[in-house]
Amino acid sequence: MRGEDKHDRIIKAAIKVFAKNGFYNSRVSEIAKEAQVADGTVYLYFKNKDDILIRLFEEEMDKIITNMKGEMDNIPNPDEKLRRFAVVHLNMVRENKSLAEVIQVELRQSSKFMHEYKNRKFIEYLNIISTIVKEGQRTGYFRTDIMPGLFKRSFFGALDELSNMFVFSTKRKYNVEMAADQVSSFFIAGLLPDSNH
Amino acid sequence: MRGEDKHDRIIKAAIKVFAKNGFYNSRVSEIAKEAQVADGTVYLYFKNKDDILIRLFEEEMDKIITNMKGEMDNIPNPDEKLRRFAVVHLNMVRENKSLAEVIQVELRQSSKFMHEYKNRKFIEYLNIISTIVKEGQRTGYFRTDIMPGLFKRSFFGALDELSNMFVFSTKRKYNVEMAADQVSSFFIAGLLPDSNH
Amino acid sequence: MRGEDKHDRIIKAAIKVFAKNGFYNSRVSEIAKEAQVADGTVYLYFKNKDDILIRLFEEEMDKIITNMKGEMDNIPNPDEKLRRFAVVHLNMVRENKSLAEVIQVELRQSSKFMHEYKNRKFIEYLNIISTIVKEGQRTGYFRTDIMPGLFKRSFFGALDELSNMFVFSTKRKYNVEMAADQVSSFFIAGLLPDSNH
Amino acid sequence: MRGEDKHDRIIKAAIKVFAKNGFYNSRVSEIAKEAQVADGTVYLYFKNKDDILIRLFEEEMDKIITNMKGEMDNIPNPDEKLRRFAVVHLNMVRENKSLAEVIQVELRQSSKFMHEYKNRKFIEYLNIISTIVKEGQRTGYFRTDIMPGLFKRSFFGALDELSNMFVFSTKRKYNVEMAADQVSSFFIAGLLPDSNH
DNA sequence: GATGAATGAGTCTTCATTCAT
DNA sequence: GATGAATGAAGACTCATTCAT
Repeated sequence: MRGEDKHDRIIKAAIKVFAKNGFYNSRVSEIAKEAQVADGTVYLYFKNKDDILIRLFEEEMDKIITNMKGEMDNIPNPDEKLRRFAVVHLNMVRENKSLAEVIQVELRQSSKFMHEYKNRKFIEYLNIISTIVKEGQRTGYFRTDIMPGLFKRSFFGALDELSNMFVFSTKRKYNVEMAADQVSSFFIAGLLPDSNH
Repeated sequence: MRGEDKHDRIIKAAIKVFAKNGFYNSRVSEIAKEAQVADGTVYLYFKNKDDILIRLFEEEMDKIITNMKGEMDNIPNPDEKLRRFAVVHLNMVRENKSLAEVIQVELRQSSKFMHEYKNRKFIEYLNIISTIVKEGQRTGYFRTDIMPGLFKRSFFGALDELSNMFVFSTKRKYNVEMAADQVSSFFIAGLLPDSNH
Repeated sequence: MRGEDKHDRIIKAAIKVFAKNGFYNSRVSEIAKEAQVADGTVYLYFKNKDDILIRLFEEEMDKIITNMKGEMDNIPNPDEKLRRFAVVHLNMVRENKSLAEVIQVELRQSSKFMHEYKNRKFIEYLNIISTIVKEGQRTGYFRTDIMPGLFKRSFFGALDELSNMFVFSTKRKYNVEMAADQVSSFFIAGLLPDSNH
Repeated sequence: MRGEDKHDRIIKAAIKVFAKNGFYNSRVSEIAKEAQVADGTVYLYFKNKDDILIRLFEEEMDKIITNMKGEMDNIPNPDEKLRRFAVVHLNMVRENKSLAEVIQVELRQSSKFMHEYKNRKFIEYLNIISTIVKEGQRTGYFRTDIMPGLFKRSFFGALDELSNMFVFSTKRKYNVEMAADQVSSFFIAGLLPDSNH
């Protein structure tokens, strides 16, 4: 830990502290303490408290997007890709609860200064979904009357709300694999051409 | 406006102010000004700033739940109920953008005092969905291998994420009716017994 | 209680409330509640919060002074008068703890606005003591090199500090009669011409 | 002044400000200004406004007690010790009017937080007196029917009330030496075995 | 680069006082 | 006279940020 880059130490500390207290109830001094640096040192690496949240989000989202795109690469069928997306997304949330909590909760809240930042990376992540749908539509695999822009939101929203369950609820009623399977089933059924609806 | 109950004036003002600035960037004095009462008057009706948010949420959710339950009463088919739920939910968001923003954004913050409050009313709202699903399963209308607890989260999550689009995005790419129709189609397809998945 | 004069009800309530919380930690509304009148009613009888304390002091001191002077009237010897003063003072404190606490504690504290008010009545009370001393000196009973102005302060101070013991300490180590006897003995010994010092 | 420890600067400033306005009419910001530090700096050294008063009292009383004990050390006779106690006490008051006023006036207020603090140090100071009396009684110098616990209160009370005169009254009718001499004479006369009473 | 003591702007909340009824 | 809802001025305290070392 000590030898690590101070920038990374602070980001890691911020994830922990923000997840525990929320952005507005977190103190820069607590992050500094958690990162084992002086209060002033935080300001050598970050412009201000907001900047910690923004850069935290951007850097972590980059990793997440890169990882998710890599996962998609080796899967041929678009329906399998969607199933895989769901599994990977929910597992990621389960394995990085603090980060997930910060991204889900804090970033929604800090609407004012977040709007622009949130969108760029967030939409890039969402577009992984719409790209799969468009690909499926192009190859005749999926119905073409489904609007990819609505689909990506709905699909992500469903996963995101399930994430909440995994992040906040203490009881473990559903396992991740099963949840991912059910939710992608709903959506794939809606995408396939011969489903009756 | 003047003749209105001060309690209601303050709640209305808080919705407006919280939606504009977020809870933590809102000043009690600004709420008071917007409600045309003195700062101290706020504290005759609410215990403190947190209490404004809590009571705002509880009271508005009560209205929303009552309204939604009323809407469901006259619809016989469970699939029609789900479609209607989607339409009513998205219309409500569109027509009460500020309230929607406060509920969506501020109430995600995980501060201690919110958790319990959020849950009670929020889960009551979610359970309107699972009740529909269970009813459909009981009457043989819906597949019985779908877990209502997962379904309600997924369905709500999809609607909630679409709401974000309507609340935050300025451009109006999709209309509410169409969005409600598409998203409920996905889920209904997943619920019907003879869909291939 | 109800039929009583509201002025008196408020004074009585103030004694109770000030004794419990201190002047600055007492609320006018609490006094009003204790007196079973509306908040605004207090201001029909008193100019403001300070005025309650001032008038409380003046009126109660008047009673105390009248009572003490009456007690002195029938006692021929100055040394007996001093002994009696001590007994009556300490008994009064014991029987009116709340009032004693307010006069001792709060009136010392509120120096700023109290100074002038305090003095008039307080000095009148002190002068009962110096009058006794002067009388004793005039009749050759007491030494004439004792300064009555110093004596009254010392004698009162000793009684006052003993009062603290009775007001604040819960344990009852000394009884009032004995304490009054000892303290007046000290001072009378000092006053008598043939004490060796 | 500037080079001094900030803690000490704040204590000194608080003595001045509290003496001038009383505790409840003093502003933390005024203390800060007087101490030439920022408002927030006060809170680096003291928990809150109450804490300033408590620590002020404890630290100054420590000095006073140490000083008084030192004064007593070189005096052989108990009656001389009492005389010296009176002189030193009254001189201390005269030379540190502000501190004396704060200790006398503010610490009488019976607020909850004060009680325990007041007692510990205050009783230690009082016990210097009773220790002298007990010593005099043990060596046969003083009468043994005098209760040291009552004596210390009476003696201190007399001095304390005289202090008030010196602190509050502007006119200088009596000088300190004479006052100390008279008041200790009263009490010593009461203590000596062959005084007639 | 690193530190952490110092800063002071900013806000929630209280409560004495008023005044329309 | 009596009420008590409403007022709004005032202040303790916090904490993001700076800067001398």
